[in-house]
Amino acid sequence: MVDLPQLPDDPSKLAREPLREQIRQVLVEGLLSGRWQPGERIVERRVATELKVSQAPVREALRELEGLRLIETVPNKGARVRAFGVQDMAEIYPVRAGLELVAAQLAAPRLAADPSRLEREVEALQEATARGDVSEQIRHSVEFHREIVCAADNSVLLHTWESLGVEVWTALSVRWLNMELHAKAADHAQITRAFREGDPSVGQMLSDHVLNYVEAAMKSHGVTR
Amino acid sequence: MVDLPQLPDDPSKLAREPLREQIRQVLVEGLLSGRWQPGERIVERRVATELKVSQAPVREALRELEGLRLIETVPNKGARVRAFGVQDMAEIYPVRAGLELVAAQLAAPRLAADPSRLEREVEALQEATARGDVSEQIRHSVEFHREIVCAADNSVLLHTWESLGVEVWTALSVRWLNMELHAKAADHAQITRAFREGDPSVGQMLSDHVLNYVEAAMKSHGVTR
DNA sequence: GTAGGCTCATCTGTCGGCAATATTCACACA
DNA sequence: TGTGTGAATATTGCCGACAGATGAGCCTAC
Repeated sequence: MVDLPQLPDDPSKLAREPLREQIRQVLVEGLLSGRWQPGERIVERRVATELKVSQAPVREALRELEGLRLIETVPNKGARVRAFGVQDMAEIYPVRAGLELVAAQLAAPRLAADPSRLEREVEALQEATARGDVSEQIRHSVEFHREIVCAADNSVLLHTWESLGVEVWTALSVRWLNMELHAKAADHAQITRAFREGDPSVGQMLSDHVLNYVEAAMKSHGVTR
Repeated sequence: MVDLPQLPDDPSKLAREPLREQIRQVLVEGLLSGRWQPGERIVERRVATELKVSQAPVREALRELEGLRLIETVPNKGARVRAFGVQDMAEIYPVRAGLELVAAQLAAPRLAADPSRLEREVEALQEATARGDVSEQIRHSVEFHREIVCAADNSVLLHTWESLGVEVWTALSVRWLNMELHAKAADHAQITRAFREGDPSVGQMLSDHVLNYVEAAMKSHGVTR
């Protein structure tokens, strides 16, 4: 039994998150934690009962998850957890690489002038790696990339990049495919340096770095096709 | 007063489109036709009453439109038609260019082997241009690009590209910004030739072609910032 | 034994209503 | 005249219920 976070106890939060957001959060955590297995059906009304809410906000939350391709829905048949694997990575990462290549080009001037945010993330990632704190590694690794995309100052680019669900998929790939994030910290430092020095090949460097994630996943999991 | 397409008269269509799809279609057309002006509020219940449906499917349709960035929603305040302009084009097209660059690289072998679908679109575009049929020009112009993305055989790439709402935004840019699609047919023919001949620079060519749309929009509308 | 049809349980898609929230406007007050 | 206050209204967010679609199981005819 999963409960919604009890917000009523916290009247300080003036603008309470909409219910559907909380539900989406619960569902994502459920997927990450293996509460629902791949291929398993997610029944709207059952989730609703479980969370003591109505069907409507659950539906909306499910639609968002569909946008992230975490579930698949068939009209009149409902939603199932997607069975994802290396193949999904192989499809997602080239797209990410292409987007971040664009981002790097757009963001280069801004980041050359002020790479401090990147440096902060690199530092945090190194610390987390030293501590062996995996979830912090994921967080700062993703944040590093997000900083670059944000610095491109293109809301469509950011929106599109976000819609890939990078954080969730990274977590999934670590959990389900035993992907390792090992030596990524070094890459990040090198990329940051390239930005700082205005190296024109930084875009390609970043793109290659992203594609490397796939290689790592493929290698650690075995190429299944 | 706008009506939903009367499907009950057509029992041949076995799997009727979900209501929300029909509503989305009506809303998109309303936006394209100027039924709703930029900045104007879209009130869920008003639309619902008008289409003789309930609030629920309208909400879902609106969320999809939000994904296409055609409207903006603020929690507890509702949806407004986005006021879009050249600035939006300037943000969308670099992203599109980046995605299609990836698509071209992935699709190159397949399209070199069989460029017939591209050729068909080029032909249709030329015909439409000759006839001066603008909406057909838009359709085939967009289809040409979609064919390339499809040929990349990467569902995430296709999904991401689709989420940019290329067709709608192209139509909008023609309608609201008086963007011209003039000599695009020639570009398309050249790109097709490059694919057929396995020209390795086809990706860059396609990317430049897409970015050219922005140039055209900027020029025809005047740079507003 | 099996193909086709019927019944029934389950679940989605949709509905109309209610409570919570935002906005507007009138009005009192400084 | 400018400003805070509160009622009135408009609209979203959510709820509980129902109609129609889907799939499983059983039953019958061959």
